[in-house]
Amino acid sequence: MQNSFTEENYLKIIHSLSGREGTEVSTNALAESTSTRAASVTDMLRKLAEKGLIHYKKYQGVRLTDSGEKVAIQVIRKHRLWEVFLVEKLGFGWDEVHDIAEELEHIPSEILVEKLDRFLGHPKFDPHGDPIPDAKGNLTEPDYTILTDVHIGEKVLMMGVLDHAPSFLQHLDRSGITLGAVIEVKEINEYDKSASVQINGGPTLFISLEVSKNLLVQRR
Amino acid sequence: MQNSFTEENYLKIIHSLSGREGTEVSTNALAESTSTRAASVTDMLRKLAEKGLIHYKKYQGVRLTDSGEKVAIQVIRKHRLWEVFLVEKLGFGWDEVHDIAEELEHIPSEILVEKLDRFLGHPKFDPHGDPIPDAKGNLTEPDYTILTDVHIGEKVLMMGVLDHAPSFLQHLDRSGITLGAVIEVKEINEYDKSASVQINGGPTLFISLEVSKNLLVQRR
DNA sequence: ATATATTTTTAGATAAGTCTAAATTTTTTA
DNA sequence: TAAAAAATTTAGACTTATCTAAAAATATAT
Ligand SMILES: [Mn+2]
Ligand SMILES: [Mn+2]
Ligand SMILES: [Mn+2]
Ligand SMILES: [Mn+2]
Repeated sequence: MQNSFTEENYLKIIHSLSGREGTEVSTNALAESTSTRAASVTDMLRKLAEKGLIHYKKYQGVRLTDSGEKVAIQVIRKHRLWEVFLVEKLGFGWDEVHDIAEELEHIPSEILVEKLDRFLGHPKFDPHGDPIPDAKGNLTEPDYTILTDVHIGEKVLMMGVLDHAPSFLQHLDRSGITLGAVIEVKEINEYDKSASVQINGGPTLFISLEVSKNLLVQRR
Repeated sequence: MQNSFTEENYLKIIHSLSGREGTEVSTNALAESTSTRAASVTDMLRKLAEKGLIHYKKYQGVRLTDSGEKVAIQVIRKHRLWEVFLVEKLGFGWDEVHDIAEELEHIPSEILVEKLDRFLGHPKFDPHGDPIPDAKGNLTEPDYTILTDVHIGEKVLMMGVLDHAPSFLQHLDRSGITLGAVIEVKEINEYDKSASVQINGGPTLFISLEVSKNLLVQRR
């Protein structure tokens, strides 16, 4: 039996909310993320448990089963590959592709994904710096640092974002902060944790804590 | 308001069944084509009429309105562009792409279609020789000849197929009959209308009436 | 022209995914 | 540890797209 769009979206969200350690996800958290009501989530959880995709005990929160994890990762793989296609081949901006990929990720067909992957040259990361699971379902999250943890004087590489909202990505575009940019922290203001950073050895700019909190970087 | 997958499929099928002259389509014909029951079709027709997408009077069959025609043609445009993508860029065979395109055609986003069209170089025909409507919704059906109407001695160009079934397309592959091939009719058997044809000035082969009936060609 | 056959529509159900309101369970606080 | 608050589940309802069975309309045949 096939999984519906809705079921796939739930699995993907459970995967994302339960994080690296696979901790329990609450009904309310899912209601929030899926923009539905808690009662609707409960109904869906019963169904997913029925299908063996999640571990679910009433009032105890949920975790993915191995089978559910597999489905979630395949959906994530498709989402990220399509995003690469949209940006690299069709010329979309990284701020424009999320919603379209949200639909494309549900197109069934193993062969399609594999051919797309080959066509794109087996990319390892999507346009937002997120890792793309391989065909076997191996997904290794690189351990990046959040910019707020970087000290004055350090030079780091911009590797990804935590917030994927178009408005945030457009803000980064306007600031010249793109994937691969070299960021040197020049100054951190004690009062509001805003910072002065130099981008690619060029212009220096102020960024708020809100921005720093959402930038993933790598020390070199 | 958006149209659902189901609504789009109905509109596309009505377009196809009502042909060039836009003749009325019967409930039963739609039930057949959509693999549903007549009662379900009636329900959907009421809804489509409600939305102003079809002209519908009880017991009288249906036609697309201008608005419905526009939607149908956009879906057809997307279907055929995605088929070009799958064959030209991903390396699928022409016999493998229909079902996948049947899903991709419902992905919403004007911009996506236009960028895809540009990426593909504004193709005029899909892998089966069917014309691709332009961005404004202009769809001109070229008037091809069916191979059964070609006389002995004539040399024609293979331009398209009427049957899109994978089994038929695979049969053509095995026979070396591809789009653009030159077909010379050498002999027609009176008894069963089977024919001997020479492909690209090379091998001669026998084809049944069943095959001839589904080949669209152009006189030169 | 009337009876018969075919086509189409209506009536009443079902499953998926959602909702609100009420009941229940768990957690927190005093 | 008992009361209050928060989280979760249940009950009952709605919408979409489908179904079967029965009724109504149209077409065909004697
Ligand atoms: Mn999605
Ligand atoms: Mn992404
Ligand atoms: Mn379709
Ligand atoms: Mn086609």
